[in-house]
Amino acid sequence: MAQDDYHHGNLRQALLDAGEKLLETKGVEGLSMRALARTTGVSHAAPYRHFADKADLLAALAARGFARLAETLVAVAAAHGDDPQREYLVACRRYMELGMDAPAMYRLMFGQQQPGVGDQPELAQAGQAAYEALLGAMARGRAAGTLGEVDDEAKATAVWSMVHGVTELAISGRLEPCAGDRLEILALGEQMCSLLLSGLAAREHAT
Amino acid sequence: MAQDDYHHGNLRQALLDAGEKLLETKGVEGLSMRALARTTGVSHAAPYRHFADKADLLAALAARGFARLAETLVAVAAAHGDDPQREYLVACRRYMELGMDAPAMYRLMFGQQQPGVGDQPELAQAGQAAYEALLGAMARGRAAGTLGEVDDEAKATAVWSMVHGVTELAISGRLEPCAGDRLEILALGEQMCSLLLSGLAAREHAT
DNA sequence: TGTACATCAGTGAACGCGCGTTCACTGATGTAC
DNA sequence: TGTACATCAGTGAACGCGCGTTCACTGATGTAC
Repeated sequence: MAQDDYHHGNLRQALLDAGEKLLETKGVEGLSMRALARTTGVSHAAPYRHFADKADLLAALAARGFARLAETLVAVAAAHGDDPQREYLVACRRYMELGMDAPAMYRLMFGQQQPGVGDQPELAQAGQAAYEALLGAMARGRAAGTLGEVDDEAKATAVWSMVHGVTELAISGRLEPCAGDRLEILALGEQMCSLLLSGLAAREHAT
Repeated sequence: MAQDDYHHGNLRQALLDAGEKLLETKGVEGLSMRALARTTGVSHAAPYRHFADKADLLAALAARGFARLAETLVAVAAAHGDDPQREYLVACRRYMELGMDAPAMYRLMFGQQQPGVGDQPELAQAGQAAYEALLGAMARGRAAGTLGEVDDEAKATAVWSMVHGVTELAISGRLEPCAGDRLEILALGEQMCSLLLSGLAAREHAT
C-alpha cells in the first residue's frame, strides 16, 4: 500500500483505529471528522487526505467490521468444520460476542442500507465475504445431515436472522429481563439458536 | 388531556404526526426540533411547550411506535386467538409489515437502550405492553399444544429474536438477494418464522 | 351581561456550538542527475 | 556523494450552516366578580 508509510506513518490505519474507539466510547453521533482528527493528534483537515468524505470513512469502518466477522466465521469453520453442529453453535456464540463487544460498530455495519454494486466496493466485498462464510457453514451442515434439507440460502437467512435478532436485542438491553450478565445472555442466545436448529433439522415444517 | 385544545388546537399531536412523517422522509438525522417546528408551521420554540427537550420528543415518538405494535398484536390475537398457529404466523407478518412500512420509526424504537424504570415512563410502559401481547400469544400456543413445552419467556425471546432479525435485515435491504419485492420478502420472513415454529414444537432440541 | 384579570400557548431574536469541507500553505521525503 | 527539484502528507485559517435551547414578549383564551 503506497500511502501507508508517509509522514505520520500509517495515518489511515491510525484514523480507523481511533474511529473504532470513538465509535464505542461516544457513539456514532460522537464520531465526527473533527473529533477523529483530534483524538488522533492531527489537524482536522488531515483525514481528507485519506478519505473523500465522512461517508467514505464510515464505509471503511464498516468494512473493517465485516472483515473481522468473516475472519471469525472462517476461524470457527477451521476449528470445528468436522462437527457441523458444534460449528454452528460456536459460530453463533462468536457472532453474538462480536456484536456485544462492539455494539456501535455492529450497528454501523447493519444500520445503513446495504451498499449497491458501484459505490463502496470495499464494503460490499467485505459484507459478501462474511455472508459466504455463513453459506459455507450451512453447506457443511447439509452435507453432514445435521441441518436438514431446506436449501442452503434459506437456512443461511434463517440462521442469520435469528443470530442477528438476538444480538440486536442483547445490545439494546432487551434481554436483561431474561438474562442478567453477559454469560447468561450468551447462553440464552445459544439456546435460541439451538431451538432454530431443531426446526432446521426437522423435515415436517409448516407452510 | 388538559393541554390538547389550546391555541393551535392539539400542537402536541400535530408535532408527533409531523415527527413520524419527517422520520420516514429524512431519517433520524433529519429529525431536528427546528425542522419539526418548520414542517408543522410553528415557531421553532413552540415545541418546547410540549416536550422538555429533543430526547423527550424522541421518546414520545418511540412510545407511539410501541403502542401501535401492541395494538397490532392484540388485534391479531382477537382475530385468530382460537388458532394459535395461524395467530403466530399472522402476527409475524404484521410485525414485519409494521417495520418495513416505517423503517426509521422501527429503528428509533429499537435503536436506543431500553429505558430504565424512572426515566421515560410512557415509553417503558408502551414497550412493556407490546411484550406482554407477545407473551400472551406464546401462552395460548402452549395451551393449545402447538408451541411445545419450552417455557413461555424463552419462546417469546426466540420468536421475538427471529422476527426482529428478519425485519432488520429486510429494512437494510439484505434480504434482496433472496427475495425481490415486498411480497416475496414477507413470504420469506414467514418461512423463517415457520422454521422456528418447527423447532419450538419439537421436544428434542439440542443443548 | 360586562369588565378586569390571570393564565399560558406560541413568537422571534439571540446565545454559543461543533460540524463538514475547502484552500493556499509548508515542510519533510524521495528521486534524478 | 551532493545538489536541485518534484511530490504530496499534513497545517491552520476560514467558509457557511443548522442545530438545541433560552428568554422576554404578545396576544388569545377562560374565569371571577
